[in-house]
Amino acid sequence: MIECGHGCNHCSDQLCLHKVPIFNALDESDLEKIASIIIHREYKKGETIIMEGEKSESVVIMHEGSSKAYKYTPEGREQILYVFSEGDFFGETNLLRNQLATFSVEALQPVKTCMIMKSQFQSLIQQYPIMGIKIIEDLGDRMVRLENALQSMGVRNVDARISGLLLDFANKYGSNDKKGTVVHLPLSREGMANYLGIARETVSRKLGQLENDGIIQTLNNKSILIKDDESLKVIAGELY
Amino acid sequence: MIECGHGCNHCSDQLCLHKVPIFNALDESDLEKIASIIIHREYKKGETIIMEGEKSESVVIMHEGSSKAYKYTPEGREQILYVFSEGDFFGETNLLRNQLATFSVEALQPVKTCMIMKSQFQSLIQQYPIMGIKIIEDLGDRMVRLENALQSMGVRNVDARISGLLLDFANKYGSNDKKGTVVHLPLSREGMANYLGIARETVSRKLGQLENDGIIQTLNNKSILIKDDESLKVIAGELY
DNA sequence: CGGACCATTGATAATTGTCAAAATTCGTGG
DNA sequence: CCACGAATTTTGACAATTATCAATGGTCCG
Repeated sequence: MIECGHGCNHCSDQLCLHKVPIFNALDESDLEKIASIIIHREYKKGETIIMEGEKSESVVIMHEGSSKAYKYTPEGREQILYVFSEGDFFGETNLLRNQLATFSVEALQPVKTCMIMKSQFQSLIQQYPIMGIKIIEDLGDRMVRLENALQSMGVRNVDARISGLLLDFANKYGSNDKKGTVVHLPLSREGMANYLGIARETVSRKLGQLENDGIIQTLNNKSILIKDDESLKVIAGELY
Repeated sequence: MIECGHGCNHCSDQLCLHKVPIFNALDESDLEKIASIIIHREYKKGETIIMEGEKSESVVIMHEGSSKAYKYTPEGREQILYVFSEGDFFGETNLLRNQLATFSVEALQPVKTCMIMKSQFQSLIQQYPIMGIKIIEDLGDRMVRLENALQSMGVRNVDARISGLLLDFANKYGSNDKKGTVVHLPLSREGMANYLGIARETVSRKLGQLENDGIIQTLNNKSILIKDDESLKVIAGELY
């Protein structure tokens, strides 16, 4: 068991809570209370954590691993909305009304989650109004990201979007190296395509182009090396 | 002055508050307190209500008229994120941190707004935790709409997106008629194009096509008649 | 009535999607 | 550790769609 550094007897719970920014405002004794109402779950790669249309009665916190949130069209086309990783959470929308999940979430790797029932989450907020504000903050951040994503889809060309995605992944899943940044991609080519709203063949071609231009190098299907960060930012429209 | 039906002396304020669902949970005496901290503003068509990048220190409630929220790329391409109308509000994201506005808002018609300073909004939430939950609900709804919009951009073809937009507008701004639904468009062709992330010429062409097919009829630049609701829904992918 | 603004139409070019086939990678079990 | 089969990715050829540019036509308002 991993040492949590608090000498408590709820280490695994505490670890989970400490990873989530919305609980930062609370002190240890409050956290211990919350820890006791947490339910732990594990999922294998490819397993479904929640399913669009199902009743969603809990808030789920990512404790380990990463997952994708997506929707299907009736014709079977998948649109990925988010890639969640450690510390992210979902299910907090529609906290009062027990509505149906608006997207599905699937484990991209082995995943551990912590769950809190919505009913209990609500009383937490009544008890600690500051947590309500924290959640509003967090939702606000998510909205801003979503708004940016929408703008991206609307006005940026495909090259810019792919480059931007690589840079995002580099921030979240990259490690520096003397040759550049090694990025472990959480999504397959098809996943990236479904995230960007383009065909998977187009992803292949565009990545191939970036490789020809010496900007990136594919190490294997799951990782690439960013050799020329600057150029990538220029293509992404983040630098001039 | 319009009669508000409460025999109070803050009618115009009360009207404003009564239009906003998040205040539904409060009783009259609470509402009166809130009414006293509201600031009223009016804008002409084309005026900017908030500007992306400016400090955003208040929550703005639409009281009359409609407005568009949009972002510009450095190259000057506009992406419209929302069309706000009566009862909608914005600026509630980033309630704690006084961050910069992430989008601009411009009046599409003469607009009246009610503003509450963020600092005061925060203490409202501390005082009425239920309001925090209401806002979380509202943000959740907005997120769902945004997620749907993102999916739309990603996987639906242009015909489906235009048809879907017309149906949305019909819901919000349409009135039934024996010949069909007359829709008063809040956006120009260019506006619709910037909302859907396509060229304005494409909007013209697609609307022309719908007219040729007898599904709609353009009455003038600002209003259309939906003659065949069913077909429109089929094209939008909402019906089979 | 005139002028500014907005919308439509046409021709063409650029981009991306689609389908099919080949190549590569990955995981498993021997 | 290697080899095999399945899954994924890449590549090529072609078709479809939409953007762009330019010119024309229409509408609204003073």
